[in-house]
Amino acid sequence: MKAIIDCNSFYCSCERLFQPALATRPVIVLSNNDGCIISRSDEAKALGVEMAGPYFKAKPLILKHRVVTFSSNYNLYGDLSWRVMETLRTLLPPGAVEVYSVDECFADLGHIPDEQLQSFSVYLKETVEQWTGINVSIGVAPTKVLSKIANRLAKKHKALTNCVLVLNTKRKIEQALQKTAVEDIWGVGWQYAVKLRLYNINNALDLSRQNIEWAHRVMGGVVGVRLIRELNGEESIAMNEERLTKKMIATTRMFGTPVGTLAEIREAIATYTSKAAEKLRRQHGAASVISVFIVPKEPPQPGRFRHGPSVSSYVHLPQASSSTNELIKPALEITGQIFEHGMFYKKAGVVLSNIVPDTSIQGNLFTAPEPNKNRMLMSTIDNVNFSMRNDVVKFAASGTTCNWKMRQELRSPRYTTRWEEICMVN
DNA sequence: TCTGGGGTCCTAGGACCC
DNA sequence: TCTGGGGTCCTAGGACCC
Repeated sequence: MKAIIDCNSFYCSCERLFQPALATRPVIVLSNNDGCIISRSDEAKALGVEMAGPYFKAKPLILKHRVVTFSSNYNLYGDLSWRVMETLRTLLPPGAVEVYSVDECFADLGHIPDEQLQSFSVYLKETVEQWTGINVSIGVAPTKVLSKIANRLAKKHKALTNCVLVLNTKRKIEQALQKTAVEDIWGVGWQYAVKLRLYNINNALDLSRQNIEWAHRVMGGVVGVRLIRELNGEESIAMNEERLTKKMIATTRMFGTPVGTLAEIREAIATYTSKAAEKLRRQHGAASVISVFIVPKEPPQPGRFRHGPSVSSYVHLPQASSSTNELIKPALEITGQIFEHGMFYKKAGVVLSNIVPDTSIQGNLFTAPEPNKNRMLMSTIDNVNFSMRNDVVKFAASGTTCNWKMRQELRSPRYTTRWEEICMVN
């Protein structure tokens, strides 16, 4: 059996942990640039504040009900996420936990006898809550897709389930499938949902009864086939090894206000390249492809919001690298090529890909002195920036004015990762 | 005025090979 | 000049996830 363990309103829970007075107040957390709403407490949901909705649109409602609002504080969430995952790793056999996102993980419960699944899940939940202060919901079922369905229902009917739901009989599974609309199935997005509704497939039970050939034809080949199998209790999405290295690393941001000069865009790109390279070195990787994109600002369109097309280009480096200075140079060259004078831009990003392990970090004795000098310089900079303050040491190309920096007006202190911001008890 | 950031996997189609 | 049937590898773009 597979479990999915998911933190309830994760970002909001993190904020409440250090401000217990907010426990019963409606709380929301905003995306970068204070653009849209990415986490809501139950109280905020009940008021009708919409997930992923733009902040400015929800603002009247937020002010009216005095919804407590935070900018996102990823240092805090990242650290608390790590605590939750470590707790689960302690309670489960080695390799049984697969971290899926910042606020959820899958767990293999193959070692737990069927009749103990419920009590063991409750034990997991209570221990995590006691050790970390973060509330979680747990769904248990034969496959990952079914456990996601269980988890969703556990959360939806809190009073009934106390946030734990085990689907271990055919009857329970069928009932759960019937209660799950197609668009609420993990793996069915907006576009497939529309399509399925056209075929008069309205809930997960309907979908589970479609045949494999049909799924292959209509639902994106093997993706659809796997989904149908999983809904029928046949494991088709395996537990994965803990992924330690990413295949691509991106740093992209909206600008605080639109930017119209090449100098400013170059500063932003240099800064994002530094950040991306830092992430790359953290996983001991080196990248041989770097791409840069910028997104022009457009007049607002009626109808559904979407970003306009981006302008991008990329280069293959002669040799994979993780040195900021080696990556900034081509990044700025690309920037110069794609930038158009007279245009204003609202967003930019840097993506590193073709990532390979950076073996030269270890094999220092026999590598050429030049790259090695860079590695040492880089790890010195990383150490200084990590132990003191972000960006104490940075490359000149990153600039010092930073008019393009994102808005983040309501961020809480980084209680658990900065000494200067540690929680004070009076 | 103001709508996030960071990922993964899959497919189709082109280029190239024998 | 005409002409087959595979196969691999790569890339761009789509769809989805949280």
